[in-house]
Amino acid sequence: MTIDITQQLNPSQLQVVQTIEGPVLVIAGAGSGKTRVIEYRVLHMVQQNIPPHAILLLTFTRKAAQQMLARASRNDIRCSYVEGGTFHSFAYQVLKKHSRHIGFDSFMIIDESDAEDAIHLCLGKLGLNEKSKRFPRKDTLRKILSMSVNKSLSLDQVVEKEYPHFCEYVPEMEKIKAAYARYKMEKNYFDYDDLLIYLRLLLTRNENIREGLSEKFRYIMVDEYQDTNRLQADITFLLAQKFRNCMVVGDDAQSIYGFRGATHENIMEFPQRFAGCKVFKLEANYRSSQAILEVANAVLNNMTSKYKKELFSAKGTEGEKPQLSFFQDSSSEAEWIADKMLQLRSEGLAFSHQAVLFRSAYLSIPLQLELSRRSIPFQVYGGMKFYETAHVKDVLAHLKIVANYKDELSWARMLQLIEGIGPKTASKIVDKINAAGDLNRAVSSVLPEETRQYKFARDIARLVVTLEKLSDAQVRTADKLETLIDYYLPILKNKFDDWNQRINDFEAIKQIAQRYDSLGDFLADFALEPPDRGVAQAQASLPDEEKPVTLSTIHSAKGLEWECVFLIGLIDGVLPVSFALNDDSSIEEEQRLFYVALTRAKTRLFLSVHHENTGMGLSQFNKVSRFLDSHQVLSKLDQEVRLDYDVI
DNA sequence: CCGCGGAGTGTTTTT
DNA sequence: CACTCCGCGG
Repeated sequence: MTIDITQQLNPSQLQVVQTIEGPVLVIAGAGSGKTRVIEYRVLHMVQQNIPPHAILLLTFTRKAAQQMLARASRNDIRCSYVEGGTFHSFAYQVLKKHSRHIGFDSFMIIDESDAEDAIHLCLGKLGLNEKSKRFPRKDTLRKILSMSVNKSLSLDQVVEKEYPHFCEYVPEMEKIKAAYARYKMEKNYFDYDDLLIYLRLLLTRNENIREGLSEKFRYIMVDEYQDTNRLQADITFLLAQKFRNCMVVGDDAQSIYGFRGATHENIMEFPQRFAGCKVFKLEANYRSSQAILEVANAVLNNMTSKYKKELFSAKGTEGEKPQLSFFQDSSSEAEWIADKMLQLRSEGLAFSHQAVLFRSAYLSIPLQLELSRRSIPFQVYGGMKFYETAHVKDVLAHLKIVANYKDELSWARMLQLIEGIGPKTASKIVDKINAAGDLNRAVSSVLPEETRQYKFARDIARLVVTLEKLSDAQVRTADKLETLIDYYLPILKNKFDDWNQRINDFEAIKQIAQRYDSLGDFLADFALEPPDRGVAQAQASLPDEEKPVTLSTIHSAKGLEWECVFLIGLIDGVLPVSFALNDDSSIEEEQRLFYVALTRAKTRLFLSVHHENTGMGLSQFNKVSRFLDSHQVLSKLDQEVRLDYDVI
């Protein structure tokens, strides 16, 4: 079955889809059908008999890749064999096969909090623990090290720019950096940054492997290119160098990951890196009504962005003017939104077509309370990932040991769950474990022998039995979890007052585990592909009318769209966030974030401000976001002052 | 050496 | 306001 793509696309979209050979840069404004273009380009390529496994689609989240490929597959099943994922997951796949060429027989991915633990450990070894009070904490240290990698800057430069108050500690940080690097190398730990670093290293050093991968992936596409960093651009270049069939898509006005080292210079420099590159611009907006686009354009005009552009609505609908409302506090804001949601639904707009967006996750809490109170189903994106909550990490630590008994961070974490074992005792036991030689000996002999004389020997015995069950290769991961959770339950109840809530997450983990045969892949994916709290899977099969409303950080809303969007907390210090206020480029990024939020809406858009901050003792009074403080923008909005707000 | 209670601190966004 | 760090009692 072939479908006529010329019927589905406008002329510029069609050009992009049909330009398969050679380097291509697509500047795709918000809502310009970028996803559609990628989807049809994949389809077109496959129908030109390019083997699907020769196509590599790199995206920002795996969800994005899956969605595009799933949609392309509806027209041609071969599209589902296209390789797709994030740079990090791609790096994992490649390194899993080839890491020995850069000196690692195997490796294990550690997440941010593991990395912080490791840094903490190095701090101890270096004797920097008793340093003065003003020494940066482990999470700050990790951020500094990571930023220097992702922005390709020296520690000196990062600290000077982002943490000037820590300038005097740069020499110590250099030592920590070296110690941390050595530690990771010793233990075969790769942090997120290492995945990219080592992939680039592999591609640079080993010509055969680079050639092999270039042969394999003759066609490369990168989505959200404005949010890639230097390393990712290098990787793209190395992979595509040979055949030069590389298309990148992005929008500099939507670059919102600068804090992670992303640089829109990648977009600007792409034509220089790939000489002869064709540049296409998609400016017709198929998503939003004209009234919404006018607000977005007004914001765009306030920016000093490099590619000037003006979105125009291809839908041709004028639509309702977006509304700006003021509330006394966040709970009256939440009440009003809940009312509005119910009203919209009674008018025929399903919950699943409505979303609330916010700058920071905590802003959604009053809303979550209100929605629960009214039994409005909702789903939360962004904020604390459930895989980085303490109880989930506790459980996973056990599995990580089974996958790799040398994982001493996990050993330490696991042992310290037992009452009476603190950092010292744990580290003593871990030393013995390290010498054991294999998992079986470590668990069945070393562990009981080393702890025989302590009063927690009984607890250790229980742990040993559990670990022995877990290491049975015949048992499926999902069943192992069953055993493990039985073991962990008493610890959970002891450790957390809210264990009742937390216990739900274990169901989610079990569900996710069902999808994996290999424990290693399960753990890697857990680190790399933030699974949503499990509900998403269950809801996928429901009809639209029964799906919940979405609450999302603006960052997590990237690439998504809804009929109706509520954007809350338009307060100076919230959006733009307070930390950004003294730096022009950060303010710009906040403004782009605002722009991204606005352009998620198709037909209805509600902006809101609450004036009073509850909590923190005395109430504080908020100022309206500076992004709204311009006639250009305000004139495009309908303003409504709520009666429950006392003007002072 | 562990664990608990109190004080103090920095506080966002995500792979 | 949540988490980390510090000092003290067991």
